[in-house]
Amino acid sequence: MDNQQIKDAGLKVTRPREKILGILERSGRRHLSAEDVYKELLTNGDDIGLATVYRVLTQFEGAGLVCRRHFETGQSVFELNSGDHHDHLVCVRCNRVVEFVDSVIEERQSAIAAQHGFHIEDHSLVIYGVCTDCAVKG
Amino acid sequence: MDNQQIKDAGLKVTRPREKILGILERSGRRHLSAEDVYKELLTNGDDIGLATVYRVLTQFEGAGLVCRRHFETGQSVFELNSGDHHDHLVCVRCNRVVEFVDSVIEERQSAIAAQHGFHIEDHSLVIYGVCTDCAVKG
DNA sequence: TAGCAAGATGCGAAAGCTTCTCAGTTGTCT
DNA sequence: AGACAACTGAGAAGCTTTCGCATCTTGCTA
Ligand SMILES: [Mn+2]
Ligand SMILES: [Mn+2]
Ligand SMILES: [Zn+2]
Ligand SMILES: [Zn+2]
Repeated sequence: MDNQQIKDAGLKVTRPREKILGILERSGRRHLSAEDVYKELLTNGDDIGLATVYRVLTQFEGAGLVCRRHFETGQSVFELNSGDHHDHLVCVRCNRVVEFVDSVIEERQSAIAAQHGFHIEDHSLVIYGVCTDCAVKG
Repeated sequence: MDNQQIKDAGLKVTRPREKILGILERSGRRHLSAEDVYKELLTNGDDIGLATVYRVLTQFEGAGLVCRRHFETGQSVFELNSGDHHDHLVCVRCNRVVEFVDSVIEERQSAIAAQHGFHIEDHSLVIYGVCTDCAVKG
C-alpha cells in the first residue's frame, strides 16, 4: 500500500502526499513536471497548492521514491523511482520520452571516470531527436 | 582576428562583442556562466550590461561560435565552440570540468536512437563525481 | 567626412520556475 | 481526547534569463 512507502520515508501520511504519489503511479506519461502534477490535482478536484506539490516531490526525491530529471525544457520532470537506473531519448517535437539502458555505455562511463580520477556519483545522458511519428508528420 | 568571426556571424563589431569573445578565448576555465563573463567584464572596467552579455552569448551560440551547456548548477555555461563534439565530467564539490570524447559511447548512442526510430539531433552526457583533489581533501 | 538607417546597448521591468515564510491545520503518539 | 511536531496553502520572494524601449553606434553612402 502507498501509505507504507510514505511512512517508511519518515513522512506523515497526508492527503497531498497520497494524491501526488497516486498520480505518479497511475500516470500514463511516466515523466511529469510539478505543474503537470498540480494540474492533474486540480482536475481531480483536489485543492492542493503548487508549493506543496514542489515540497512533496522534493521530499519524495530525498526519500528515493522519485527521480528528478533535467531535460532541456526549462522545467524539471519527476518519475517514480523504479530502482533501476536508465537513460532517456526525448523527442524535440512532441516531448515523447523513451527509456533505455545500455551496459556498454555504463561501462565506458565508469572507465572514463576512473581514468580521470573521478569517483562517479551520478550521470545524466539524454539523447534529443525526432521520433518516428514526428518525422512522418514532416 | 576576432573581429572577422564576429563579422562572419553577420553581427556588427562592437565593444561588448569583442570583449566577451576575448574573455571566452582567454579564460583559463573554459566553461563560464553569463554571470562569470559579466563579472570579468566589471573587473576589467568595462561597463557592459548583463542583458547584453546574455544577448551576445545567445547570438554567438546561434552563429556557432559558442556552445551552451546545461549542467545541473542552475545556470547555463558557455564555451568556445572548438568544432569537435565532446562530453563532460563535472566535480560536484569544486565544479572542475574535464572534457572527453568516447567513440564507443557515440556509436552506441546512434545505435540506440536508430533502434527506437529516433533521428538524433543532439545529446548531452554529463558524468557527475568527485575529482581526485576533492577526494583527498575529504 | 557628414549623415543616415539598421542594428546594438543599458537599464529596469517582467517572465518562468522554484523555494521560502508564516499563520493556521492536521497527523501521530500517549 | 490532548499535546506537539509536522504539514499545508497562499502569497511573497529568489534566481536566472528575456523583453521593451529610449538612446547610442556601426557600417554604408553620398
Ligand atoms: Mn525515466
Ligand atoms: Mn566543454
Ligand atoms: Zn515526437
Ligand atoms: Zn573537485
